[in-house]
Amino acid sequence: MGRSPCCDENGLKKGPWTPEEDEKLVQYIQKHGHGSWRALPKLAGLNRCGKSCRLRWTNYLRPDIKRGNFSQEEEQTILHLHSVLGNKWSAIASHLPGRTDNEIKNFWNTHLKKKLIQMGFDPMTHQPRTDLVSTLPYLLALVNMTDLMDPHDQAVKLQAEAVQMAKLQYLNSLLQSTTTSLNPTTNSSDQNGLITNMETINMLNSMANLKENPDMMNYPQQLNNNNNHPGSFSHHGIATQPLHHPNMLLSQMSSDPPQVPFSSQSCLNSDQYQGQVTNFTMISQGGHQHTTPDHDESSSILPLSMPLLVGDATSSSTSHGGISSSSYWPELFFEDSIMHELS
DNA sequence: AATCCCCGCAACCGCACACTC
DNA sequence: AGAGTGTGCGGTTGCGGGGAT
Repeated sequence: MGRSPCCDENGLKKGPWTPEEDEKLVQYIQKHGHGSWRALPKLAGLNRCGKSCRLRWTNYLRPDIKRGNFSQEEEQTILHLHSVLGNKWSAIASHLPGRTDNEIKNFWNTHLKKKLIQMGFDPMTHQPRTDLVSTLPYLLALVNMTDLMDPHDQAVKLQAEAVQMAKLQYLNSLLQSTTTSLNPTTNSSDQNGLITNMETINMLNSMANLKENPDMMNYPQQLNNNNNHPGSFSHHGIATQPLHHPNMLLSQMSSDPPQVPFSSQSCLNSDQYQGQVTNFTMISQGGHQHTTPDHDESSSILPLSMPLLVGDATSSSTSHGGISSSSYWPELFFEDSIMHELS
């Protein structure tokens, strides 16, 4: 069959619209309605194809278009609808008055998708990514953070726990993926070029330090004690919750400032921070998931999902003793090569 | 001040589907 | 039934602005 594109006809203008063209289009539609889009350009005195006119009208000139930044509520709506509908932009747009599918699509591609990826979520499935590459950025962020923090701060203690778990997780993954021996004299990169054997040794050393500081292992009991989620388990008295729980995801995505207290100065002053450690999904080497009542560091079970501390979306801005909205997101610590891999 | 680079967004493109003749 | 048309949708492109160097 085959059908020539509507804009193939010679002489039809393409590209950005001028104010004069906009004016013509608006005036014509206000007077006559759009009717047949194919016929409209001639009738309106425009040297454009009908398709171009329709797009210009629906995405830009329509009087009920809402312009400007997306609100947090809109952002949450998009996230939720996308998790249900996928890339059905027009369907999503129908739930957001004044927003066009094109606008939502652009917002998704330029903001929300990146946010999800950087948080370790698969933007298509809205589930945590369990591959090593996706979890590494968080590990690096956590390691960088706790190096700067007051070790007596409650939130920092929690963070330290997450870091140690993350280190262990990363080590396990690394040891699984690399075929090189742990020889500190070689200091060679692993197959991904992301870490050296010397770094591995350093990590092991820092974990040994943790065991020499049992104070770091005393955690508050007032944390979320809901252990009903599938896949949850208690670790050292800390109730856990799957990171991909929808409410948690939305909470993490929408809150500004972020719930993770990456501002070291703010954390030093914080005595009210209440957070929760997300779950450590235990995946055996055979790929089977486990709900583990307690974490056994010596077991062959590999923790492959990413631990994170998250706060309450609504109270985080006030309960951190003045945590600023310029708190750091983890990507500040990311290696370029990792970001390239993630994108 | 000039140039480069990145990012966001408007617009384009191709495809699919419904409908008409 | 099949060709042609109109419209909508989702993916992609490329321009322009702004920040970095």
